[in-house]
Amino acid sequence: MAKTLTKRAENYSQWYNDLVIKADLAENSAVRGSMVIKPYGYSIWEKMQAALDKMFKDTGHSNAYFPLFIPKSFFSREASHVDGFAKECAVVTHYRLKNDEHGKGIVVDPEAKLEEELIVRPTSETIIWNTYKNWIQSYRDLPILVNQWANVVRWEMRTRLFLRTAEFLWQEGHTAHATKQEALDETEQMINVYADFAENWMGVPVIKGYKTENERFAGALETYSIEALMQDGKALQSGTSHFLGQNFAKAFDVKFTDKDGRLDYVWATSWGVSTRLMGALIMAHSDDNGLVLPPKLAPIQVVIVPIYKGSEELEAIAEKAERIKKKLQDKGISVKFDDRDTHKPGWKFAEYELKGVPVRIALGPRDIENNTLEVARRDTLKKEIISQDGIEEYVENLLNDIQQNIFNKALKFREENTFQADTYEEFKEIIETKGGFVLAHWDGTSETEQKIKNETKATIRCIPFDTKEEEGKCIYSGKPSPKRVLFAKAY
RNA sequence: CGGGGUGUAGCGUAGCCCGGUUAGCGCGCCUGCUUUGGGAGCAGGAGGUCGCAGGUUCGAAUCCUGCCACCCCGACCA
Repeated sequence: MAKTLTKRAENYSQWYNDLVIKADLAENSAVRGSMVIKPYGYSIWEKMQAALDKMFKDTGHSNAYFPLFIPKSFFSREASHVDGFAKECAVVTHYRLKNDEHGKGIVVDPEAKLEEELIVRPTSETIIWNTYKNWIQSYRDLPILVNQWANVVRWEMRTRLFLRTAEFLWQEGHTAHATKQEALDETEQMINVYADFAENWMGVPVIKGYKTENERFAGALETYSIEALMQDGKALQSGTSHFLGQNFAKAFDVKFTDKDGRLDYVWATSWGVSTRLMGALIMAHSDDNGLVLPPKLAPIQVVIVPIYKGSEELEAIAEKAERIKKKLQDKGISVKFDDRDTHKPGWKFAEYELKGVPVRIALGPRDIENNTLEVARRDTLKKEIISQDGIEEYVENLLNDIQQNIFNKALKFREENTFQADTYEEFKEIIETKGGFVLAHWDGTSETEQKIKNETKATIRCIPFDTKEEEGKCIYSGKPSPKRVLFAKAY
């Protein structure tokens, strides 16, 4: 492990790769850019899944599952959708292997060529809308509010651990509605769910807004996103919710009869978040000692480390530790008592800091004598000696405090790294030297957006929902602009 | 697909230019003793197709040819 862990996000993979989450990049080129998430890392994902899943159910959605393979022909139905994904699809062409006649191992059996190639889903709109066609005839069949937890594959030319892996885990919601307004409301509701999750569970403040035409999802009329700022000053798109209009309904011929007996196409939305959120979590909060996890998503919220010489000392400490563990568990807190004798206390302290465990309790002979405990919090690294009496209330409050503090810290960072630029010179200066979010006027054209991107690498992350109307001039073209938009360099 | 770079033990690397002991070192691993309130110390030990295949040579990790893989930069992108 590198002795010096830097805050630069590019370096994060070097340590979580080895020590925390272990995303083993396979050596074989065929699975290049895939990831192996070790159990500890996966349990963070499971915590995220559980919280999100409940939020989806609370807003009336149900889970379902659709096939991994999509017939190639489905893809050509929606023109802009195929444009968006065609270049990054894995394709299945054969269904059988055989022993090579010349004894050179296993080869693809040329006899077993598929009549129609199958695409490994990069997203499921096409296969789901092909299915919805059979589910929808009347307004009584609507709305359909379905979510799917699945893996998808996008054959990116360049991958980056957690942020852009070739295969990733995600959820994708696909809803069908009788009216445009209802679909728009759903799109907005789900971006709000994502923002709520990011801020209140992950402790990551986000900005909600509209995507520009350039940055919109392939096939969407409107894309809303939540944008988070990482500690290195780059933005990360952390979740998206799309209003698909009637595009997919038309492409897959999904019509329904409304209350007045008229035939119309169904209105659609789709929305998703992925294991990219784990990248966001890591990059937003980690420090030089490793991960910093918000208590609500920490697989282990409290770890108890015994300090002892000899087995009889351990026995007394273990008994006390187990009692404290029980008390904390009764409060619904997840606790690990690490009584391994294969590692020393100092080693364990460092390990749990690396893993981001929010609270550590050290228990040694001194504490047995004085009825005390040493409690250390991960977010500030501060230690305190406190009484064993009332430990459960103390820890419960501490966990809430840490959850809040992590969010506040990230919010403060974002505020200190959000700037306004009124001239292009000023804009370039900020983007090049400081990074962060830059609010600036823009003339609303794709040409200008593209030119700014080419010249500075900064893109319009979103047009925030809540910025105030403000007459101004585009920093690039000087043309009039009604409000500021959010620029940043992004992952 | 273009431009650069790198492949030596589980991980990280030295050696390569200028060919010549048994391929060296750190971390990790194993054994023993001493340690245990912030990643322990000492002693001993195990672990190598030097990316692959050819070639040059008395002799190749080192030179030559071909291939393969990976990394970085660009285009692309959640």
